Parts: sequence; structure tokens; C-alpha cells
Amino acid sequence: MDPVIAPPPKGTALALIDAAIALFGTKGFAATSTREIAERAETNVASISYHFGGKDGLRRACAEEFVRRMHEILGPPVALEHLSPTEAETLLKNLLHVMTVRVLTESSNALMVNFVIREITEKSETIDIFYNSLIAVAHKRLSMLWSIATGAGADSPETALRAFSVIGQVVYFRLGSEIVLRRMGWAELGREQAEDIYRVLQGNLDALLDQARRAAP
Amino acid sequence: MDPVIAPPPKGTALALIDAAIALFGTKGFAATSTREIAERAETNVASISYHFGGKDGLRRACAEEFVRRMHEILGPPVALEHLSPTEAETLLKNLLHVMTVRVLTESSNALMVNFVIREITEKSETIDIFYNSLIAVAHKRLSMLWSIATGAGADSPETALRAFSVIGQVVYFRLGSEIVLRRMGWAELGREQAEDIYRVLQGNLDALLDQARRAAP
DNA sequence: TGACTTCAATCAAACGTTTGATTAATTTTC
DNA sequence: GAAAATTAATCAAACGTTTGATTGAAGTCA
Repeated sequence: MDPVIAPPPKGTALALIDAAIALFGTKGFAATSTREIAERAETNVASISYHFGGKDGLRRACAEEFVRRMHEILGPPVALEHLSPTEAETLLKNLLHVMTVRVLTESSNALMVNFVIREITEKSETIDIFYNSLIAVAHKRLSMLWSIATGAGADSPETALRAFSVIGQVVYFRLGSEIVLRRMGWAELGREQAEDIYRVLQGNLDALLDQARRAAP
Repeated sequence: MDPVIAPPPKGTALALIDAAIALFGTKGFAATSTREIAERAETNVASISYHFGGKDGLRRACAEEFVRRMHEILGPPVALEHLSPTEAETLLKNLLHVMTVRVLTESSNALMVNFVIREITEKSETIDIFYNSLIAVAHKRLSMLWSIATGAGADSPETALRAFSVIGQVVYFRLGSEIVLRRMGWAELGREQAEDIYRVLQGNLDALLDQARRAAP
């Protein structure tokens, strides 16, 4: 089931992946030329074919690298079974905070998230990579935490959709940052602004938790 | 301030715009060739230069067409000043329902939204068109309704961010539909599924309204 | 007829990929 | 342990194709 885990790339291969993620994230896959990637990685175009078999192979390698880094951020899976509702709520808010602040402010993460969303909307073949080795896991964990914190069914469709709606808020602030900046009169989306956003999202989460607990105490 | 409103395109020009929105929405601007657009519009490539001055001009025309159609959907601006909180809440839910169902299920709208989000994340020059003639207006209306329904300050940063977070949920289900379909085990995102999603989003909205009213009655 | 629109044909530029040569380690052979 | 052979990696140059744009002729409609 689990694919063979290739060793993390180093040297030129890694430089190409870093350059590609940055460029794919800002301009999109099709709009980025192999020459541009090679130039940014300070190597020759032929390196792309040599290391990854071509532009598509590099795209796939970027997806795998993204998954690898996300797993580092998320850390090893925590045993959730014996958490109290209060503990689950704390973990839930921690998760939301990490997602909000790191995704919105760290430019490397921001570019990676841009890249992933593009891949998803373009229905690229890399979706399988993201889905199987990241999203399914992360969404399951989120649903589980929600379930423990509120008493709702962990596998109910409603819980699943609710978890997506929470993720969706964060993703939107990343994608629509250009719009948000204009509307808010912000010059940049830095730490301060991300905390402002988190405060609102945490308020939303509190409201949802309150409601859910009243419905299923 | 307001740009001169050109007459809505007809004939070949309109066919080109329709074809372009569909292709830009599914594959992205850079990945779509002018030949492909012309073929879908059942005309010659040269028509693009003739009618729009080039591929970039067609992109701009697509943005303007999107704004035009959105204004048709939203209808003429309603006077909001004398609404009761209950009326405002009803309008708010209507707005959310229209956004959710139409954006998620009508394929033409879905493609248009995809196109717009791409334009925004690519920081295309068309952002100005969307922002000035649509987003600023829509967001303001949403904030105003929220303000009337809850008593919160209409122009406070918190209200503005809250409005974005509500929009974000809908946008995410459009962009991430591929992921959502897999997780939910759905074969398609049709009317039935959109209503499922709306039920959850309306629940979210109810929770937010409750909380806001308790905070500022 | 005359203004508007569409057409096939053509262009230079940019695209992803491939090529053969070159270099510096690493392994094999005696 | 030195010489020979193999491998991994990088490079400049060129490949054939596709790109967006342009041209001048042909068609359309009032």
C-alpha cells in the first residue's frame, strides 16, 4: 500500500525542486519554463531530464517533497483515543493556529500551498500523492479531534464537511490574500496580520464548538 | 472612477469569451493555446487578435464578462439601511445559499469561479477589474448585513475578516471539490451534495450569529 | 460599393527535450 | 597501489514542435 519512500533529494536535485516549487507556486506550472527553473537553481536545463525524466517528473518530485515537509511539520501521529474533550479542543486550536500562522506568513510554505492548490484545481496526476499520503490522514485527524471535542460522530458526513469548512477558511486567506490585503488596507500579510486572522478563526471555532456541544452534549 | 461600460459582446466575440472562460477555468491561462480557444469557439485564431487585440485582451474581456454576469445574478443593490436584524439574517442566508448552490453546481459558474481564483492567485492585472467592480461591493454588502444582523460594527476589521471567512468556506468547496468528492465518496458535486454542504455552512453561520449576538446584544 | 469580419498561410520566438562531449569521482583489474 | 574502466553529473548546442501574432486575400451583409 505504502509506496517506497525515496531518500530526500540533495544537491542539484533539491535545488531544482526548491526553484520549481517557488516558480510553480507563483506563476503556475504551464507558465514556468524549464530554462527559468534551471537558471534559478543555478544549473543546466538538461539536469531536469537527467534527474526527473522531464518537467512532469519534476512536478511529481515537488509534490513528494511537499508531503515530506508537511509530515515534518505535523510531526508523528499522536494517539488520540484517550484524549479528554478539553484536550481535544486544545489540540484543535493548536492545529488551527499552526496552519493559519505558518501557512499565511512563511513564504516557503505559502508558495508550497499555492502550488498544491493549483495542482488540485488543475486535476493534475499529483492529486493522488497529496490525497493518499497527506490529506486523507490530516482530515481524519481533524475529524477525530472534532468528534472527541464535541461528541459528534467521527465518521459522519456532517463531521467530515465541517472539518473541510474549517480548513477552507485558512486556505481562502492564503489564496485570496491579494484581495484581503486591499480590503483591509494592509501592506503585507505578516505575523501581526496572521494573528488578527487567527483571532477571528478561533472565534469561529469557539462558536462552532459551543453549538455542537449544545446539540450533542 | 467607474470605467466606461462596453456593450455586452455578441456573435464570434461572445463565443470566444465563452470558450476562453471554460478553458482558462479548467486548464489555466498559460496552458491554454489560442488555437484551442478558436477551435472551441468554431472560428479562426486571427479572430482573437481582431476582436480583443490578443490573448491578454481576451483575458481582460473574460474578466469583464464575469463581472457583468455576476451583477446579473446579484441583482440591483438593495437598500439595506432599514432592515431589521431578522430580515438581515434572512438575506444573509439567502446570499449564502445562492453562492453555495450556484457556484458549486452550475458548471458555467464553476468554471468562471475557477478562472477568477486563478487570476487572483496569479496576481494578474485583471484583479483590478474584479476588485473595483465586484468584490469591494459584494464584501461591503455582506459586512453590512452581518452588522445589522448582529449589531457588530459594519466597518470594523473584525467584521471584514469574518465576512471573508464566510466566503472562504464556499470558495474552498469549489476549489477543493476534487478532494471533497474523494473523501465523501461522492461521484459528483450535484444539487443534492451542494445542499448537504449548504446545510453545514448554514449551521456554521447560525453558530456565528448566535455567538455574535451574545457578545453584542 | 464599402465597411466589417473571417480565413488560410506565414512568421519569429519560445518551448521541452535530446544530444555528444567533458569532468570528477568511484570501482575494477592486475 | 598504480593503471584502466566505469559511473554519475553537468554542460553548451541543437532538435523538432508549438506558441501568439501578423498578413493579405476572401467572404459577408447592409
